[in-house]
Amino acid sequence: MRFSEKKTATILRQHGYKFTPQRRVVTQTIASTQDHLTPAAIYEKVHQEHPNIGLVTVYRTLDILAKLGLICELHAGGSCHSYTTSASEHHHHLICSNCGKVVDFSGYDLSELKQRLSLETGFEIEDHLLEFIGLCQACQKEVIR
Amino acid sequence: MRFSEKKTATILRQHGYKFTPQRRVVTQTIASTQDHLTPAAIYEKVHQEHPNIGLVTVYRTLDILAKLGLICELHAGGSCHSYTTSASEHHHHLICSNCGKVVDFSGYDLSELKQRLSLETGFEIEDHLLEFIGLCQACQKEVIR
DNA sequence: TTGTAATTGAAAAATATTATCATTTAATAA
DNA sequence: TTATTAAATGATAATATTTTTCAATTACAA
Repeated sequence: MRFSEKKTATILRQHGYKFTPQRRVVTQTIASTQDHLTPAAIYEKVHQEHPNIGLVTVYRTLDILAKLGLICELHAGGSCHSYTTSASEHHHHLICSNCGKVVDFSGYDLSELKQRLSLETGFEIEDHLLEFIGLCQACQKEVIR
Repeated sequence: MRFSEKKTATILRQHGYKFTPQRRVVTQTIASTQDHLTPAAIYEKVHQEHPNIGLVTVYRTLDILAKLGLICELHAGGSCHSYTTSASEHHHHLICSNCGKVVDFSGYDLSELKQRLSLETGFEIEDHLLEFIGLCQACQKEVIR
């Protein structure tokens, strides 16, 4: 599943949110790059084309998009508070520590581990976080080691 | 491996850092709770017993301890910038979304996935992040659902 | 087209984090 | 044990980040 404006609009409206031009632009901006972006970076990009969109709106939009699963917040590599577009239904991320490029992957099943942990600890597991960090092919050549 | 003051002192000194009373207190504070703590929470606890230890020292100490692997930074459950003691060599975390209790687990091998991802994407993988979030046994009874 | 609740932008407030610097201190070697 | 020295500390200030507030605007359902 690729990024789709119609999907974004539908999901927003389904949850009682309006599909405003600002939200469209923010979503589009995050979807149109391969790396992950911080709120400040998103604001900067957005602001270039749309100087009337404020930083506060970016923050508010990020909160909503993340809550609805339309974007993902990344953590590995020290880059907390950084967002990437949410392409497929359930997936995990592989992040380049040099250029920030994000590659999605899916098809890895953690349910066995989840079950083991439930049994061993008594926890009722709700969610998980799985990310890999490393050097993408392009950066392996560039980076001095 | 449990928390040991001697180990903390040794590792700090091995890396050219001094083992100061402040660092001892911060490390001990993080080790003496089951949950994860934010810098502010750590400062608050530390400050009660040692009013002379400042917030800046707490921040500086957390950076060093994290870098040396003596404490772990947690991310799942919206609690970025939250720390827990680092018990065993390599392990992952299971976090209670209600009370913040952290349970370590190890013995789960991601190397097969790591290899698959390397092959598929060309990435040279450096590290990963794996955390589970859920309700611990005690909180399952308490929390209204 | 209209009514209304949601959204926005701007400014201010609140939080969180980092830099600076004079003073103190841990750890090494004499 | 003492002297030496580089590292660490605490206090303050500076910076960065995020949230609140509120009047004006706007999306969208009726």
